[in-house]
Amino acid sequence: MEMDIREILKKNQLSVTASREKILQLFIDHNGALAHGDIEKKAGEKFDRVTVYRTLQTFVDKGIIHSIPTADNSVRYALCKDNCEEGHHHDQHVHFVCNSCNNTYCLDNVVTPDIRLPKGYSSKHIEVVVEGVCVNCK
Amino acid sequence: MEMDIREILKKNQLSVTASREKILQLFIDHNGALAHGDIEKKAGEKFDRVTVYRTLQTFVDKGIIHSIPTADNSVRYALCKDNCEEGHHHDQHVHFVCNSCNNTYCLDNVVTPDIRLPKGYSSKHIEVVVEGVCVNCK
DNA sequence: GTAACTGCAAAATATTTGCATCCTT
DNA sequence: AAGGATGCAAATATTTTGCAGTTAC
Repeated sequence: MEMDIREILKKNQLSVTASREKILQLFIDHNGALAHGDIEKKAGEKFDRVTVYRTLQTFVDKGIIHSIPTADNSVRYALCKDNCEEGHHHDQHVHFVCNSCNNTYCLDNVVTPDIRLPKGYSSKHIEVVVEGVCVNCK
Repeated sequence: MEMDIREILKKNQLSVTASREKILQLFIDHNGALAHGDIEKKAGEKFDRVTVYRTLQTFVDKGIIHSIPTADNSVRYALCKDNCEEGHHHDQHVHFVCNSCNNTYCLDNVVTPDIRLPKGYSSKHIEVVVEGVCVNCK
């Protein structure tokens, strides 16, 4: 899998560094979304907090990960699968937050529905976050 | 309108104070969502920052306002119209963020769609945020 | 070798808590 | 009068910035 990670970084014109490899690995290993704090912990106290901030920002800029809106104001990030596979940004899937295990998942197979807006409004992007109980907690 | 504001506060078993009246008035006057910082500014430097935090928290607890999830990690709040009118919490409307004027609106007439989830997932609440250009900016 | 990345320190910003005082009921 | 709300100070937490040293290419 290490090959893939380097590939992803190179494809996005990023130099391959230890922190980027490890943080990206965390996202690939973890089937769900990660908050900044999760990464600091999971990485085993290895990275400077600033490096994590900057790496996440870089990944978002390049479209490797995307941020997920949450009502409680915690920012979480998840892999952009489409991007990783095809190199351009699509993010038309539903996000799911489990009230039991508190994980956030990207439901890549659930496409965001069309929304009929009032006259005069035009839509560029639709974000859907479903809250409930996930398959592992039911 | 002042009567209404006092009514809302009393209905929620909150004592009527100057800051609560003014902050609630801001929400009623402003047809959109407000962030903590907006309130500090709009109120004309009148309230202690801590009071604003506590007032917002109180209003959320009572269901007078609700927080709106945003991807950029800014917390915004808007009136819960259903609550104000009927005293119980419904929040099944779509939120709209304008990329031009940067306002956030509650589209009270646009109901959140049903989402077909994968087997094993159950839904308790659905949040939809549409991003685009609003009727005032088109 | 050069440009880019990291880590430390520190600044700037945001949020929470304790407590004495003041206001609402 | 009593309980709750406010405002100030200060403690925490979060995020950003500058810069010198290090690493990738």
